[in-house]
Amino acid sequence: MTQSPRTTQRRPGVGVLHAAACEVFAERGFHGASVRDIAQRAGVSMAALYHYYAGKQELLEAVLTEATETYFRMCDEALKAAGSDPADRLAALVRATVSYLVSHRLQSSLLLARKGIADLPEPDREVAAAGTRLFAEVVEAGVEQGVFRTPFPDDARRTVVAACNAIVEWYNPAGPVPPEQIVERYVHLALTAVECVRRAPGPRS
Amino acid sequence: MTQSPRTTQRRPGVGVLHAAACEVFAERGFHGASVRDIAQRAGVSMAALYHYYAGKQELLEAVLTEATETYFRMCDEALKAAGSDPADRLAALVRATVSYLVSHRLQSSLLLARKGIADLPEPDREVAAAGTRLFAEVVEAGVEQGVFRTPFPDDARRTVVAACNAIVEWYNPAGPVPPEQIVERYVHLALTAVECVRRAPGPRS
Amino acid sequence: MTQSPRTTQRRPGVGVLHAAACEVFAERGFHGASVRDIAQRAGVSMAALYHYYAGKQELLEAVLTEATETYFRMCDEALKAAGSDPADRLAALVRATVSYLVSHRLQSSLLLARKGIADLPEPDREVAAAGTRLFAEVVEAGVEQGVFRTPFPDDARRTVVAACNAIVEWYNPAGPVPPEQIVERYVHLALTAVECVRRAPGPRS
Amino acid sequence: MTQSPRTTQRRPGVGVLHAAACEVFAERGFHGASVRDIAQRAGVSMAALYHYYAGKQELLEAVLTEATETYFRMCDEALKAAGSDPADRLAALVRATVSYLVSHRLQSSLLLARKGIADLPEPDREVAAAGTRLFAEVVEAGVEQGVFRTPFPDDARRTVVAACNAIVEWYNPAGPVPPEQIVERYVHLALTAVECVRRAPGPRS
DNA sequence: TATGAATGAGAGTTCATTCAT
DNA sequence: CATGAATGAACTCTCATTCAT
Repeated sequence: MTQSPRTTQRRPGVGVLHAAACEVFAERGFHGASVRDIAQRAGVSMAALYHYYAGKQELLEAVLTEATETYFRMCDEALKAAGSDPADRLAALVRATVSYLVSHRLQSSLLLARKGIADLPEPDREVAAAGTRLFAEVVEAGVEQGVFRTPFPDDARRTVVAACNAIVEWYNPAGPVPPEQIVERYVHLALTAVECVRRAPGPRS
Repeated sequence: MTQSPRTTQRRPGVGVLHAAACEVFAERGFHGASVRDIAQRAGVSMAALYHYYAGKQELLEAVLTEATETYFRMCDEALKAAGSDPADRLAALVRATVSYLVSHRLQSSLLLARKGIADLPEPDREVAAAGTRLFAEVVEAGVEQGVFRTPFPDDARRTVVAACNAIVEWYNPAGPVPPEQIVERYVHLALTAVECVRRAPGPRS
Repeated sequence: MTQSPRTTQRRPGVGVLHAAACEVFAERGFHGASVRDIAQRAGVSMAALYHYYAGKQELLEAVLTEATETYFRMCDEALKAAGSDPADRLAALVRATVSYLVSHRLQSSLLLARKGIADLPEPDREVAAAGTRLFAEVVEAGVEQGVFRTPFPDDARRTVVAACNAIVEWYNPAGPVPPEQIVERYVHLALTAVECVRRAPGPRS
Repeated sequence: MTQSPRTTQRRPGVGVLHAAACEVFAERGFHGASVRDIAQRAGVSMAALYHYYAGKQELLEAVLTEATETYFRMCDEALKAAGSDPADRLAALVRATVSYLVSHRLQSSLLLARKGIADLPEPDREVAAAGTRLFAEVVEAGVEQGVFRTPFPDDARRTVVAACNAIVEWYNPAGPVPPEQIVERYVHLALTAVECVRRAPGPRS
């Protein structure tokens, strides 16, 4: 559904499998998901699955990698579009994160459940670290420039990230609040959390 | 390790099993944990395990129930000790939550990973709802009394809870920051998030 | 059927499994034999098999180890009973070998097919070397004492061993020649092969 | 590598496949060898393999047939070149057999492991019988003419054949003994085994 | 021709669970 | 009470094979 076009081209079945794996892993977790389930959901035989992926683990890694890349691409683009003002940059990151969460809910669950779901050896830590750094740099810049006044930059950053991530647990696309509004709310909350001096702009004001 | 004394009385094996289950479930997740692992870790035979618990599911439920009860007891006591001021009450809840997290790390992981880990049908929702309500009542009271100025009480509440919960992912008891300091930081962050008018008392300032 | 009594005591099922494994491995080879077949032949479930043996490989190793031990025990006893005369000693080894072959036909096939049947790592080479040494010492002693006149002691030894081993390919217990006669025939052939100076005693003369 | 030219003509892939099958079957046995392995080793796709051979079984049969034909051709030629003297004829057979073994080691392993490797129903027995008859006729002729004095012609013949066949298990082309010397040694051993009256001509003495 | 995709059957192994002792 | 033995179902994964292109 959302895998990068590169991986889909010329390999019919791989797209379906990727999407199915995403769903089933998100629903039942790595150990709870059976390869049978995934193949069935994709509408192919198990042997076909093994034609494309070396195993369950690789399937998970593929899904995770794709999700990670997409998320970081969104963050990078958002940061590029933002200016140099820390508040703007933090807002950009929050917007990217929340947008990703509401538009890629399965991948988000997966990404956030990564820890402990399987043994994703090295790259996992790097990725988590990269995600941390993205926010950390912005927050630190804001603190240095005196525009973020929080006495606890690290914990404020963790709060912002945790708040965004938690959205995946309650967000309902059929719910009353449209995504854009959620985005702006969390921008507000983020700027509040870091104690931004220019009062967090009320949503869309 | 931390099971309620009631369940330990008269049943020598049950305490060990409870603790072992807690560890293994936390380490590997419900589906990733095998009953063999748990029995082995507890140092008893699998048949002995089945003597005390009807099955894997029940073992999980026991651990979760105990964890839930302990947590809510701590919250209740904290609220009882707090006065009627919403800021105090919110601070009390945050203190209880953070205290629980740092002192019951395995149970916390379990509690927070509940979702999707297994099919805990009814009581789970009630419990989550109860946790939500605990914070929600306090936040709503604060907003009604004008002491919390956040324009988004629900999301502010979610932010506070998410921030506390996230502690379990990074907290290291061997780390430099003592638990009491963490508690006070998160009290500050919580009051900031709800935009408490009486500025959040800076820690020890 | 022929596993050492030690391994059978107190572990019902292990004996049946050992025998079944022996049969099936001998009939179909390691890769051709399925664990299902072995369990079925033993009349137990596959899970029961895995209760006693860690896997297919271990099952094979158990059978092979037992067979090896039995064979070497027979050789040792035969050598002990024989005097110091090289011809007697060679005859003793041949008797032991042929006796083993006709009385443990399945194990013999297994032992002789060892090579390449699976990846029996270290001990296999030692065992083969031990078997070689057993015969080699006797033949070399005979040559040194001038009682074996073969100009090619190594190849003569190989001939003797190969001739004995080949019995397993044609021996039919229901056939006309009784085992004792076969034994004496191969003693004769062995002494002939090493060119024993005291003409090989005609069978039982 | 050594397939008959007939099968190679016009079919570029078949030679490579034949050789690859030979190698892989020899290395891992019939059941242990996978069609994938063979195709890969041959550097062709599996579908290409199935274009030339109906299946795994047929692949094995082709390899075995070719090996058998080559061996029997060598035996026939050797016998034709030999005179009518049983000792000469036996020597010729041994020379042919040993020559084949050292120059076609993979095929030899395959041929000698035939038994139990797969279900080669009819032709297999005929072939084994033919091999037996080849030696048996020569030995019987020698016994009838009084030039072979062994009291056990059948077992002596089996000894000779077994001794030759065993060479494949220890022969190392990089070893110190050149093939021609091995050949002569085994001629000596064979004539010794059948108790040839004209003493086996010591090698080059 | 020659290939990648696809498959059903079966491989070895582990699972949660039960039961006779 | 507690254990070792045993099981059926399910697991991940590989197999030999076919077929549309």
